[in-house]
Amino acid sequence: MSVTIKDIAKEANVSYSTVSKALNSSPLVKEVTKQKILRVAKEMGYEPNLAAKQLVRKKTEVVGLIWPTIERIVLATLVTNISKAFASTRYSMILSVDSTETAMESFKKFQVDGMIVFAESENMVPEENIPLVAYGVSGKSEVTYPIIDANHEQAMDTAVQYLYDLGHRNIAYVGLMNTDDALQNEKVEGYQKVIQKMGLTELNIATNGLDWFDGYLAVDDVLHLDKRPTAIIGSSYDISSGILRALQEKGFGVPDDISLISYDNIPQMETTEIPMTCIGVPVDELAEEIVQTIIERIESEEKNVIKKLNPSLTERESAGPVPEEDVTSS
Amino acid sequence: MSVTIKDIAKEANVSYSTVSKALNSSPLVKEVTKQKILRVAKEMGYEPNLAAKQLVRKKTEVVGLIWPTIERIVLATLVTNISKAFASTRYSMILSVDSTETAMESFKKFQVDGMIVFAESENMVPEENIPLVAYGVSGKSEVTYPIIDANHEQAMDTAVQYLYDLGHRNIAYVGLMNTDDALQNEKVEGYQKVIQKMGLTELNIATNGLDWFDGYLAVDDVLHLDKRPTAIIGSSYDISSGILRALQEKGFGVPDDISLISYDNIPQMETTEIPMTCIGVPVDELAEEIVQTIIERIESEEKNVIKKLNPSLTERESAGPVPEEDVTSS
DNA sequence: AAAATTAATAACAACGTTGTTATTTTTATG
DNA sequence: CATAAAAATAACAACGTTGTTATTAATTTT
Repeated sequence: MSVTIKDIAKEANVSYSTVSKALNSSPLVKEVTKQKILRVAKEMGYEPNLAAKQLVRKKTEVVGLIWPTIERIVLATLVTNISKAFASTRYSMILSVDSTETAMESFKKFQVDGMIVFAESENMVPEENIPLVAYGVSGKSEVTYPIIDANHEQAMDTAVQYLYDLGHRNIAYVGLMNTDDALQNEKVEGYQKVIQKMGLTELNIATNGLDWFDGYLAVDDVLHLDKRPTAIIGSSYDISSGILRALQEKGFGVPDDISLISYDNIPQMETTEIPMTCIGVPVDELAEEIVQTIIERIESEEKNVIKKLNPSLTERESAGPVPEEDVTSS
Repeated sequence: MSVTIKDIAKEANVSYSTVSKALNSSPLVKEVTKQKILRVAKEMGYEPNLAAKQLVRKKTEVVGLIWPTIERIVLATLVTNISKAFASTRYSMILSVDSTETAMESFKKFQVDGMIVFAESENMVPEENIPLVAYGVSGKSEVTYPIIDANHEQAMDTAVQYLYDLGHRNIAYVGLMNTDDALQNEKVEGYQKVIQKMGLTELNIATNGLDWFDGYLAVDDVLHLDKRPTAIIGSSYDISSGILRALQEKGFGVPDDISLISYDNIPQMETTEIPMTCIGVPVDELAEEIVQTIIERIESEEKNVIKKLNPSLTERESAGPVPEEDVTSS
């Protein structure tokens, strides 16, 4: 029983096609009648019928986000940010937590205008005719859709350089290694590349997983290293939080004794025990770029670019100059 | 350019209304023509147009799930399970991570048939005319929608009884206390009630939060208790995992020295360091109940019941008989 | 002030379904 | 074997929009 443009038309003494034009701000309708129609529409509590609109326009202005792995906090934050980013566009976003395949199928039914996928799900087959962008690793290059990726190598470069400038020479990396997780690999390799380039020594500490506790445990290994590092790069928010806690418990001041930089640039870094200096593409930028890209892809026949976003370093309190004693001893 | 029922009609030499009926298995169409139509439809790759269907039927067969706080793993698991539960119905589910208000508005635009809300968001105003069910605490009773809740008191009762039967007399509870989180409060109060009823001593250990680390830290307090407990009830998956780790690190065997039962009945309990005995409504049951309820609410004019689900105890390895020395010393 | 031009509005056919009513075909009945 | 009854199919009007074409009203132009 909801109010339709025909109801408005009757009330405002115009034809319903005029109402339609007025509601869409067509230049074909006189300003004064438009205003009247708008007023009546508001008074009657008009809500456009999406299904009808969709039926004739063949557009939904909805994009689907597929997020099959509800787990890591970074992704959760990214999802929230993407959702926020859509708010300022004329598109809406819906979310699915099904497998990529199932989700794509149901999004196709809904006739979404586009899809966003977290490319954790390898070798997925994009739905014919529905624009898609992926966020993730741009490894295998022969893709038919845009990929948004972070420049992990540059991130490591920036982080190490930053620590180097603070006087650090023994810089460890704590994270998952020798896995088939392409993202983690890019991080480690980025770290190793920079360290070599700068003539420093690699201090690789492999964790068992990506959780808080894996970082917490890794600190033991860090402290048993021949060269005790003066700085640590933690490979993710969770890992770094664990590292931070363990360091505190073992009586190391951060950053007075040991500096810590975390990968991932999310707001939560502000509220750890000691606000963490971090490196990575800020989530809000990332989110913005993702929604821009899918919208471009929907509205124009955009090419299939791989966009590498530049990370930035956010200075907080967990990283500082190398302590005096270490300067002399090294 | 997708294929419509009219295309099928032409191909199969019938009228399009017959096609419609055939596709909906109407008894009004002869079996053989129905089969032919179905075959042709399949051959042509027919996909029904949801918008058109929705326009005439005024139903979307979609329910929206509002999940404004992407954080706790239990909720994430619940969401996944709800999504799975919908798979075996004719309804689809879409998810929003916006604020309850925003999400409701956009779901209203999509004309979902129903909504599911996690009642973290207090005093929300349900959308007129759209069925809604909430999962959460049934505290204030004057609601106009069904609430699915777990019987927390009975959960504690079962857990304590189970430990009692194993010989435990000193049973501690570790969790958030004195907060305005109604759910947490129900848990503590449940615990305290049972303990009193059974003539045991309350051993309340308050944590600072609900994270892994809060459980980890709480173990210190547990061990400094006058009466060292032989069993602990952890208030959530994260808390209990932290407790488990801390106990191990401090050299306590689980369950040989100390037994542990965790609140929350999710599959992840199976894969902790030591598979955890846990208490709570199994997530899959919970999910099933939630989707049943919303569907009932959509399809019939159901009353606004508050459903309290019965928890069950899943026996694993973290809880066992009280150790010998404690039996004598108590 | 009539004709030509432009501006404003109205009419109406889509869009792809469903559901109701009208028509045709088949089967049963006397 | 006509005729009534039942079964199967076809026709067509919704549903609430948009966009195109037709009509009317208001301006210019001469």
